[in-house]
Amino acid sequence: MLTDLHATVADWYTAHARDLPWRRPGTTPWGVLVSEVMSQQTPVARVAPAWEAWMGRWPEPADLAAAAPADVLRAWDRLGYPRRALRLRECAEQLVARFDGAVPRTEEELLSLPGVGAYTAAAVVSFAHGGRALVLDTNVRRVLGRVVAGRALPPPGLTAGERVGAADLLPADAATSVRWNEGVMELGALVCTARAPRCTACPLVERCRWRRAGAPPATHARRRQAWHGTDRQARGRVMARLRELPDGRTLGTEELLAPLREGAADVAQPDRALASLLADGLVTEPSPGRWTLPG
DNA sequence: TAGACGTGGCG
DNA sequence: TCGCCAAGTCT
Repeated sequence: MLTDLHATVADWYTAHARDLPWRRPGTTPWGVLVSEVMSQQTPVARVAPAWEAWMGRWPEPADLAAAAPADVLRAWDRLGYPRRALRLRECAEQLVARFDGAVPRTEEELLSLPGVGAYTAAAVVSFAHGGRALVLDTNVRRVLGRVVAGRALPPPGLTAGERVGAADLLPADAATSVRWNEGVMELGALVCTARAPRCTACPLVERCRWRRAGAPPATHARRRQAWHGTDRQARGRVMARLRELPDGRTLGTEELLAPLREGAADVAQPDRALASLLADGLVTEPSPGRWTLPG
């Protein structure tokens, strides 16, 4: 029965949930939103200390909205995808301007905020407000894909079939749905992992269709993410240099790009990286040929 | 919708 | 060692 499945996962979560800082009593909806944005494509272990420092410095949306982008980018440090930091700050500005400094409760309103997509909107409704929402992240997709569909790994793109299947499993009661969302996500993060699933520790082994079929390997090839020698790597090196720069100081173009010249995929790559960072608002050129983080 | 977008740790 | 992968979003 579905009720039995929900209870099994909820009980497992109660016994095994990690003590993540944003799960502690007293965490505000803003704190939950910050944790969700930081956790987009970044391992939770690296997010936890950054989140504590961040919330200590900018405890309310209004605090972050008033911060200088340079400070925000330095505080983001090496969480990766620094555009998220800028979007989070813009999000804080909109919370102040449009929602009286509060985090909205509906998915539609949340989706209208920068840096908030389908997953994050659902997660905030569920984990920050206790509402009923379909949380479908990579963990949930993998767990349901294995248990229900018998697939080793979910397809590259979220399919309509997955959405319908997950929606059928979502408890009707709000409080129960929150426990289900938390539980399935945590199960995917700790037990039903992508590489070496710990099936012997899984509360769902008996009813896992993938496991019962002998845990067959993935069929489709995973899309490999290019990295070495890419523009993305070059952008990361530029940002790393600028983060180290003392406040108010600038770097000349050659001084900034020299470390990238050697080993660049092509001669234009360093300049291309810098230009794209400028276009993204991640760097500024306060005077011709001088560079720094956006004030 | 496929591709761009950081960073580091683990198997 | 090195490819895979991590609570996605945006265009």
